[in-house]
Amino acid sequence: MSQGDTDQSSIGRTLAVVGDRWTMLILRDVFRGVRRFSELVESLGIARNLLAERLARLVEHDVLVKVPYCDRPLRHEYRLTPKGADLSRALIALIRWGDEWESDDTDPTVLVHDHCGTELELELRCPSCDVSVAPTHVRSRSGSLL
Amino acid sequence: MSQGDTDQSSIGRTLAVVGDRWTMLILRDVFRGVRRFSELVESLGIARNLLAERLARLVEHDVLVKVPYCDRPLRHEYRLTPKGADLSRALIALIRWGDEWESDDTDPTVLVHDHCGTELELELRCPSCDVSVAPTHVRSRSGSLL
DNA sequence: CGAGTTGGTTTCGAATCGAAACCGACCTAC
DNA sequence: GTAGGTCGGTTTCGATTCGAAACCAACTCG
Repeated sequence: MSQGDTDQSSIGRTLAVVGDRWTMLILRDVFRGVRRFSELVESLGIARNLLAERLARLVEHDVLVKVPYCDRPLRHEYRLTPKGADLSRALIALIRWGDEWESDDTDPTVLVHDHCGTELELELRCPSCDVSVAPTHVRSRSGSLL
Repeated sequence: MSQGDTDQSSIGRTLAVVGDRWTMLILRDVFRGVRRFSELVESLGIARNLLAERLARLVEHDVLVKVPYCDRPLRHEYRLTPKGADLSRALIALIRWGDEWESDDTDPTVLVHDHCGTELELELRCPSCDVSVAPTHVRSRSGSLL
């Protein structure tokens, strides 16, 4: 990839960290509690070398941390940092889109509020107008997004 | 990629459509109004063969449509379908994360409400409780997500 | 006619992926 | 103490994908 934009825009920088076919899948598993190397291999069907490389990149970018879960023998697991946990919105947005538009009507990952069970909405809000904002009313401060 | 999960989970199916280093960047440009082949090449610095392949995939998956913008000579541009427009939440989530955590403090893409200019928040809401829901209170109907 | 523009396709070397084999540190059982 | 197993990788190597550049077809303009 050259550079036309890739590392000099907000989304380009995001994709430099999580923009490949595996990383978001790995993070979804970590969110769900699958945190060890061999569990991730098993759960995702990813090649071990790729998983090792992706985890190293995520640690390097401070999305995950490697913490010991056992001393004898010394073993580690991968946990989300606050930066990593903050990817939940993106992850949820991707999951919801897949359920809405690419579902084969079998196993949607319905996301619900944990104490009432209602299906959640991901909503763009204007804190000062206190209203939900449609995508067509979003602008970028330096030019229009939509 | 084998299949351990890739095409049988919501997010796996999403990533099968938009999960590579270029597709979200292409879509961001289309959202911004960059819709023609040569404009996209110029704006992104993407190789022409890759752009052609990605656009074909997005059309095939009904994320974009090819519409004529000129009859003589016949020329086309790519527009978002409703399905494509619905990726705005994911796109916005990725942009915001990049601004928050990967910014080099130069050119954040601040997203604002078009008629008051306030910076927008992407919020997970429970429509029945009418409250904002933290990522830690999200569950999947078939097991916990976080 | 010849030159320019648009929207691609073809070609080919370089980088990345994926499957499998290998490895080192550390158990546990015998 | 040594054989076998587990965990978390690393190495190897053929297959796939990427990226840069050249090429091309359809069309317009002068």
